[in-house]
Amino acid sequence: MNLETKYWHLHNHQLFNALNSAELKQICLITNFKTAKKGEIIYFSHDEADRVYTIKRGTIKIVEIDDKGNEIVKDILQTGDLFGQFTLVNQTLDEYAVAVSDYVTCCSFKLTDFEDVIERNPVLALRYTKWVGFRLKRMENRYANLVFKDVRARLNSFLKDWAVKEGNSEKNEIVLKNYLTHQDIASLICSTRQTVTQLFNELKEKNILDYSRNEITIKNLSALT
Amino acid sequence: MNLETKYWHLHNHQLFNALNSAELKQICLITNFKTAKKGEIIYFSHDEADRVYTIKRGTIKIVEIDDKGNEIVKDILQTGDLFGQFTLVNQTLDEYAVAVSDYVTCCSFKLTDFEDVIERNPVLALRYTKWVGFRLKRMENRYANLVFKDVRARLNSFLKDWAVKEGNSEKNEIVLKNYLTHQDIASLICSTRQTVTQLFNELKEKNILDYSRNEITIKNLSALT
DNA sequence: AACAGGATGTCGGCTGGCTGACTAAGAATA
DNA sequence: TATTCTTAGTCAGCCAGCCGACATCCTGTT
Repeated sequence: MNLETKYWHLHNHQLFNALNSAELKQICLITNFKTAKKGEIIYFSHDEADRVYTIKRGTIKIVEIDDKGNEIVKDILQTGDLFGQFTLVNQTLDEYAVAVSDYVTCCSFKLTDFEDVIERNPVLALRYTKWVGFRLKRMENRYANLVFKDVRARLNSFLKDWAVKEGNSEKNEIVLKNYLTHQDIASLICSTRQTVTQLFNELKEKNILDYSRNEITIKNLSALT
Repeated sequence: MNLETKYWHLHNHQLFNALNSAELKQICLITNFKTAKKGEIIYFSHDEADRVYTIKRGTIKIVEIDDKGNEIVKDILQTGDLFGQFTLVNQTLDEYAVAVSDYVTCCSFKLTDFEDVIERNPVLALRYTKWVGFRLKRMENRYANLVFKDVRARLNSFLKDWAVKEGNSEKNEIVLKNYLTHQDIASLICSTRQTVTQLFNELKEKNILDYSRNEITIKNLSALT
């Protein structure tokens, strides 16, 4: 892969498009690529505690494991998102990243290299800080959701967010390409597979949505209060 | 209040001690002071969506309110901590800050001024980013706690953290000056007053701790696994 | 000392949603 | 086309911990 290919990808990145050509090149030089097929593990916090990843193409899920080996899906991330040690803090939870779309391409920087680049580019620094701040806000929201809402409400708001983020409108319906199992969704909204299945069927009966293994069609978005 | 007094405070701050005298002075000029007694509200996200606060002295709690008016204590913060719009992101949750120690002194910056300072000080920028990253990690931890652990375990780990952070060892015991009600604690660990009271009494019976209205004495820290 | 308002203590009833267990239906491998 | 694996569907049983209700205890105030 030549430099131009990398260049293009970062050039259009929400964070890195602040940089001029020379600066972009500097980043490119420290970039490291990786690809994965669906289901493959891209990253293990345990092994690679010193890298920041950015997603060039595809969708991944971040899974966290606690001491007793329980797992939760912590996040679903897509093109442009960062993961790994992006907080620049050296304490690492036990987590890993799995490709959930067919093909995923990521590139990564060493933490120290990345910090150098940030330190030399105040505009990037500020943007980056805001970006981390945004992730914090998102996490705070999820926390508040978990505290204030019951499972039904959490599923509804999850579906709503998903629809807004990447739904393709067809007629009055919103179609979502579904790469998540009920198990995944359950884990994201912090519930169980059975409960999610049950609620999905309830929504189907109420004619609010339809779903198959690989597509979810939302017929009545506003009913998902 | 003269400049020297402000200067000293920031000079010893975990974040701002990176700056040289001239830079510190710049920050001081944009600083704005505020004091509050126990129970007084220091900050309302609704009114002051454009300021970052730092705690000069004392302890505060951050309370979040959802659409239905439910409240949770989101955080307890102390000297040196930041609150308000510290994520630099303009979306604001409904939250407010209340003094819980007898006297609290805070100072604040306008968001835009603060951003200017950051942009001109790459070292500060990087530190600040890490600091926000650290807050994110902390939030992620709380989330994981809520998902993986039951109320008892959450209370135990809350007490343990508290003890480690600000316990005064006396003999084999750790004494905590308690400025929180059972209600506050319940809200922090995401439970109810009654349950917290019950668990506290359980711990007392097991001789793991003792408590009164304004002091908690932990007799057996290792039992709070 | 009396009072008020908040913080604790205690208890029984109730329920959201988890658990386990088993079946059915798609997808993938061969 | 048979076999195997993963995902989805369904249901009865169960329980942590929430909820309401009320009693009691502190602490600061008058």
